[in-house]
Amino acid sequence: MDKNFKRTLVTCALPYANGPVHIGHLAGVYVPADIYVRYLRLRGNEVLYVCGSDEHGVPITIKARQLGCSPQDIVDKYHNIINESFKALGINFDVYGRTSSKIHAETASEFFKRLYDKGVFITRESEQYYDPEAKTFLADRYIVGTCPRCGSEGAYGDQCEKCGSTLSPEELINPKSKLSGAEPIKKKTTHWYLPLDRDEQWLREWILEGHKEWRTNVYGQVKSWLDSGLQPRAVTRDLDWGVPVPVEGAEGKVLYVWFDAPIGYISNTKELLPDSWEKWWKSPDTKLVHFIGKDNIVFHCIVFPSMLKAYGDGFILPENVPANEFLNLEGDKISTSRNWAVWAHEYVKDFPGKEDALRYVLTANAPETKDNDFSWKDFQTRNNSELVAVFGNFVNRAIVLTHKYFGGKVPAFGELQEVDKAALAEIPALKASLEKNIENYHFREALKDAMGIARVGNKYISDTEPWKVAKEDMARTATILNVSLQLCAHLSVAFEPFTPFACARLKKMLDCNPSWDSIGQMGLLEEGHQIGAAELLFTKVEDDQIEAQLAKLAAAKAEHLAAEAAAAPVEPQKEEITFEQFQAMDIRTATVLEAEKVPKTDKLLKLTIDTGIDKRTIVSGIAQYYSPEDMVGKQICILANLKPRMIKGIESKGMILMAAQKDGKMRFITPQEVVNNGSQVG
RNA sequence: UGCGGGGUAGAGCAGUUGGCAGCUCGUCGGGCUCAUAACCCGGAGGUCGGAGGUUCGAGUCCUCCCCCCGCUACCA
Repeated sequence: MDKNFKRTLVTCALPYANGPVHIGHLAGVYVPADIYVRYLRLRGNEVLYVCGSDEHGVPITIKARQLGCSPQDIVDKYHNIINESFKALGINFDVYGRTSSKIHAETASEFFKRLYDKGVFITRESEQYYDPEAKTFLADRYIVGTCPRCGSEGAYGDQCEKCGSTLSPEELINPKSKLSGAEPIKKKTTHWYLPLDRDEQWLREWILEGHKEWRTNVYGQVKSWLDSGLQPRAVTRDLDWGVPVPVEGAEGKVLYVWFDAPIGYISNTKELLPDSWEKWWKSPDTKLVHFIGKDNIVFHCIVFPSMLKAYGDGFILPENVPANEFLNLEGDKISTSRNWAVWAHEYVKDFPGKEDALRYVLTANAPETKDNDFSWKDFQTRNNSELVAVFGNFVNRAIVLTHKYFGGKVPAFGELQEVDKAALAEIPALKASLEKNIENYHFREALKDAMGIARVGNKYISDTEPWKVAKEDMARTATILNVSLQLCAHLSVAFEPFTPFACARLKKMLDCNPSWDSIGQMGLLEEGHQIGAAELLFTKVEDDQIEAQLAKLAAAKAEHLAAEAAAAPVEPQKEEITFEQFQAMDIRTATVLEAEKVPKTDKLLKLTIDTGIDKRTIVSGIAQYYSPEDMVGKQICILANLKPRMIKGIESKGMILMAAQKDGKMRFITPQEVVNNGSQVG
């Protein structure tokens, strides 16, 4: 910021090509980056805007295996969909490359080789799980089995999602490969590691001392990593999809995607500018800015800088890494696998001509400081009562009145009155604030500043009432409309970074193309200049469109639940038992008298129940499915003679009988009609 | 478990070095009628997650606790 940079290199996180991009990606990375780039260009800065598809990594190979096609088929498909949806939304990178390209393979390979030759890496041998049928090593995530803690099926090698325990693959009971179903075996393998621990000192100085202005979420995350001590990080993998490790004896190994992907920024630059790319990467007067989501912070602030530093040769480090938090959708986490998302390519089909509306809403509600929620209702309201009612309507008022009174010719302005001067005087302050906010990556606030100009305009027209003045004083009416049209011209530039499509139309309507610096000035439109017919800049979003989108989401959710239920196997029948063994179980009906959450637990409810025999306490892990209020008064079935057990310091005498659904949800068993408490079940 | 971010009006968010709690939407009332039932003015609405503490003064600084999200190094 203080430094005198001559040019800016903006990168956006490379979208992973195993699915389309959704509004979370757009709000977190691409829309803010696009605003930033458009702004810098309007100000006359030299900018390079780089992105591309990240096409390597295990998930793509898994998806290919599932669909019975090649990984290349997958990435070809999504690379195109992603690329098209960016273009449709006005996000026009200078280059949108891909990590499966030849130039990337060469660049990444050369990068690795140089670090290898410099002796940067260390090697480590370790034992890893290997799928003998699929003939591939398995990430922890791709080993499933029975959770040793809660006993539920389908726990992953790193975590059980049912009980939340963190696991290691060794602990799983009956571990199976998710790919082939085979039992994984352990196999020795050697990998190269980037010894990040060596880099702590300079990373500390560079970021913790030198970049205190970085966003708190970024700075805090980096500090946390540095304070807890960095460890060497593997940069290779045993896989057949990716950039081969360019070293003898490394057959069957590829660069780890996190080593591979950020180099994609460089190879994509090379692809566009084979001769002059170095100016963008190795010149200290280039300002490098990475736009990413919060999940990428460590890679862009620690790993990639460490790689660049190790490579040497003048590679610059990022000047800022504005990472956003996450966007939720209708209160739930966005999820590609659950199809809980608004997909960019579907949006542009469903809302043709409303690209700006999405850009606007995602900026106005951007998750800059914390996770935010996108709801269709909010989308509609912001579009209709902000974009349409404030910005669109002001422009329409000014242009319609100009046509009505002056035949569409910009009227002459006479002496400016106080009200005119006061309105115009507000613009430079808004412009300055807008500039400061964009330069500090506060796009939400910057958008408010731009909208402020339209608010000034609406108030100005309402205060001066040209439709009344026109009855007696056309000269004054001319001045009012001249000022109003100048404000429209200001808007056509100030909103350009946010709503480029509407601004292009507005400029066409006004037949002008003002510079950024002219925002706030008079005389952008000369007297007598002919403007085009009024055309609506934005149109309303109707209720039925919103309902259709909500229905689409509901359908996606239902479909996913059905698919999940169908996929989950029914537990096989247990071993045979005798009638006596069955009779040993004392199962009875009971009624819940009181229920409360057990403090400091997520899942436990403490229930006081009437068993017909006595009143007793049972602690049950059902808090995720039932609230205490739901439980009181309910009749349930219990196993009464289960050996009492202390749970969280409370003695639990018995067990509530629950049916576990395939999706993991628990439902308790209730008699069809209310019966006496203590009735035996059998 | 540890670490990072967050919790401010019905919704979404600002709040810089401690100094009268603000903005947009919604809502209520009024005005206007050029404009896409739009715009303009005014009102109501907040124990700033909770409890302590420092201070003349705390949303802001300190301590403890609760809740949401992320990371915890092989989920890109």
